[in-house]
Amino acid sequence: MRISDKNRVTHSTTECNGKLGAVGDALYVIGGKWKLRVIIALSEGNRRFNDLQRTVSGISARVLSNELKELELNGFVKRNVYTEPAVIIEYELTEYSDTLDPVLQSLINWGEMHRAKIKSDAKTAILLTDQAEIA
Amino acid sequence: MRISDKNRVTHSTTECNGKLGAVGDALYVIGGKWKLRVIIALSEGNRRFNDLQRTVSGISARVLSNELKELELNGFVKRNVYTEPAVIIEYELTEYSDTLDPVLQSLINWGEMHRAKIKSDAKTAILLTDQAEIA
DNA sequence: CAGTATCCACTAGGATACTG
DNA sequence: CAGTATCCTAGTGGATACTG
Repeated sequence: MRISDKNRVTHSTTECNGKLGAVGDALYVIGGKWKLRVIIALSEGNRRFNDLQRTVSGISARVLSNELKELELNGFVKRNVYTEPAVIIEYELTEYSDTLDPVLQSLINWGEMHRAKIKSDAKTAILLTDQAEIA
Repeated sequence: MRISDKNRVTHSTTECNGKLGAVGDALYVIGGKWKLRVIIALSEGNRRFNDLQRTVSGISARVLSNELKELELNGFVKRNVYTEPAVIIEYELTEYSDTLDPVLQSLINWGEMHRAKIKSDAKTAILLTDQAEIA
């Protein structure tokens, strides 16, 4: 079953004709905890399995394996097996994955901005704790 | 616990100083199945609880309730209670949520593009089935 | 209308161990 | 190195019913 006729029923107004359907389609393939992180790791030059696992910290081998397969299925990643000097397996991003650049970039920008904002926010418990330590 | 010192340990190279950390921070607050959809629904003018539930098709009252609370906690949504003509509860996006616009827009654009690509892809089983019907 | 309460099913994903 | 196999738990979130 593909995504196509999934959003065609029961919606009253603004649903199908637009944004909600589009983000639904997007999240369907790049949503979840790891997909974008793996893509970023690949874009930073990590191509071997264990490299990736080290770079995307916290991901288990099982999960990384699954993610790579899904990313391959969806056309973002290509798996290459070289045998020439020795057997080497490398993953690389496809050109199609480049279409995600605006998404990635805006997400990265926003994440940095948000982190900065959180840190400079004076209202959380952190400052209270600090003052308690001072006292 | 806030996001701050979550990404400070065990990473070797490109992790902390950049993109992976940033998307991590971003996904931490806007990741998941519903957050962005609820924000979009709100941006389209749906402000009452049941409106939202109807617009974001598939979401249950319980989940919508939780999502709204989290969005409020993270500063994206404000909950207003009016009592003047009658008791009316409305949700509205904050200005901070506007900072998500680039993310939303790129995601929407990509989703539309991706859907179009999937539909025009000749290689899936769909066309085979169609041909079987023709034969 | 705007939720809350309960119960329950599913599954993403962590831990650990193992293999070619 | 590049995974696979198993097992198992925590959390997401659907269904349904109920409340002020």
